[in-house]
Amino acid sequence: MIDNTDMRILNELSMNSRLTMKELGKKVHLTGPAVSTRVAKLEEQGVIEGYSIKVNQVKLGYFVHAFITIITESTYHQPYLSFIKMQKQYIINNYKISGDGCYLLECKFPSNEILNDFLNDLNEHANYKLSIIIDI
Amino acid sequence: MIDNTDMRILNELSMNSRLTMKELGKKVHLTGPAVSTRVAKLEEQGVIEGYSIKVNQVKLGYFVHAFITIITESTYHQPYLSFIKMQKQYIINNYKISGDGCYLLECKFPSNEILNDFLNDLNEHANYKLSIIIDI
DNA sequence: GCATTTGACTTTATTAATGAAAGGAGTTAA
DNA sequence: TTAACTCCTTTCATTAATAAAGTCAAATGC
Repeated sequence: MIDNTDMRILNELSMNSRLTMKELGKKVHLTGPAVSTRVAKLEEQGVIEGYSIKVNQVKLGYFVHAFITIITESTYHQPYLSFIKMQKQYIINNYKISGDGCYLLECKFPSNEILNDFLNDLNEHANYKLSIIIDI
Repeated sequence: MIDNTDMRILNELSMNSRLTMKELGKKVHLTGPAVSTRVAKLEEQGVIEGYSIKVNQVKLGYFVHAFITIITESTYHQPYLSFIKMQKQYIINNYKISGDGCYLLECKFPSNEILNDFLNDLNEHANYKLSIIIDI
């Protein structure tokens, strides 16, 4: 179903999703229309879920990038889930996990002060373990 | 420097980075050329770091998505770093962290068997704690 | 206070890409 | 052998991108 050419298309689009079909075609040795129908198929199949940009969060004023392992005291997760719904601006991802904790929360903050405020509020709904990202 | 219109542009492109400049312009109430120069500036400033796609890893045969907290025994991280360089196909991100562990490794695997093999090999270079993602 | 500069935009015109349609080559199956 | 199918290329009409020129308003300087 998905052949090598498709994999190369996915690779190229991962690196630059704004390539024209002509440029993309050149990279995988196909014409524009040929690669265009392949991309359309990958979209229909749901292999390509969407097109996005990588934003430099530091340049937007988010200097702290953190992962927070969430340990809810009770089996009732709703208060925590409601809380993070209200804190959307700081949340990148909230993964439900098995292992150490219930959730793994990826977030960004403008400063340690705001992170601190966030943690204080979070602590009313769950316990946590904090990991701050130093480098990628 | 970055005004409200720029934020809206970033938002729109985050949701769909393949919008034409004309379409994008319509969404933020500008003409194509106007929005095009704004996007070019955001690129020059490094706010937009790149254009990418969201790939459905399950449809590519990667059924297991995991975060692995890495605890290296020694201060000498090189063996671990060399190891993951060889395992690129499974690695999504390797974050250097402060907190619980030295690194937080985000990865994907076709099956638990392959994850198991990976962990066995990993164990020669570092200790770990495994968190498997159940849901986003 | 007025002229000038600057920056951000629109309009226009040229160039380039997209997308639809037709046609060809290779493969499979009756 | 022929028919049907898939995947591709070529061609062409439509649409978008891009460069250049012009407009306007706000800021700057004399």
